[in-house]
Amino acid sequence: MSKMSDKPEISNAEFEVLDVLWDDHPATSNEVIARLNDKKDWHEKTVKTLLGRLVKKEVLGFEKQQRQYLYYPLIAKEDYTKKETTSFVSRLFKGKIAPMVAGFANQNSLSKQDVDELKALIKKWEEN
Amino acid sequence: MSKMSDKPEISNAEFEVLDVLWDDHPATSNEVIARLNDKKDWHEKTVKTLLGRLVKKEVLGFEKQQRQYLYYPLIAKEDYTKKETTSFVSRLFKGKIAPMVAGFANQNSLSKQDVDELKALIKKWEEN
DNA sequence: AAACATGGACTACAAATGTAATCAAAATAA
DNA sequence: TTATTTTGATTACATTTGTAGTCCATGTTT
Repeated sequence: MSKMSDKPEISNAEFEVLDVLWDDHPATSNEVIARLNDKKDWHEKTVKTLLGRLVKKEVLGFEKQQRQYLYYPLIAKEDYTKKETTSFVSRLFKGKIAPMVAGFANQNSLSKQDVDELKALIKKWEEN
Repeated sequence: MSKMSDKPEISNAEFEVLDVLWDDHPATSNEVIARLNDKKDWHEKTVKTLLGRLVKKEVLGFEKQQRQYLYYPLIAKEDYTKKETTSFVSRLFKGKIAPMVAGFANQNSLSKQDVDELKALIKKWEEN
């Protein structure tokens, strides 16, 4: 009974690195470091460690470009976010989406556009 | 410049313990252990460690009942979930709620009741 | 060619986390 | 009252995570 690719645990710091690669890939470590520089104040070595860990976890792949590596995600952001969302809603809201939306709207204010987008979603679901 | 109660980091295991106390409190460690037994396969000592860590983090309080402690949450589940939701949506969906709902619905199927609840929410927002 | 710079691999190390075991004081049982 | 049990406090220990530093081979500069 093999464990059917159990979800790789991606830490918070690792996520930041993965996220810039989702934005645009492939990219060398230096490109990743440069793009992270805007948001995070991490040492170059730190980012390289995180890239290495993500490769080991099989979250990133790479191909050699002469001496450098070109990194790219092995999992789609869509897939990742869907699974994370499902487990988040399950843990905190017993799997019910409406209470989570209610809580969010209570904490943050929704723009008219947000509301319109939700209405559009509902409409789509209803017309099967 | 005090740090205005920086969000206590609650680990996954700790969350499970906290969650049974949100369900019903106050409770002795043994009650917590018993109720957790349904879902988790944790050693009694493990649960006690987690209770202790939550107390140290000021997430739980307790009052002595003779020799035992009666534990209770110091933070409301509502508050916790709202903050977690906000940071979750912010990290994974750039703060936009609709894409998260869309992804969730794509992964799970919504019941008519879920949809109705969402519609009710929207209606409430619209009528100011 | 010699010296230097650069990039990934490997090593480091403290704090957090998961998961208990041991200790000591108090309550209970024999 | 003495032995035993129970409960929280303290200690343990491997793994993960955050955050780099060091090594070594290769590429680049004089």
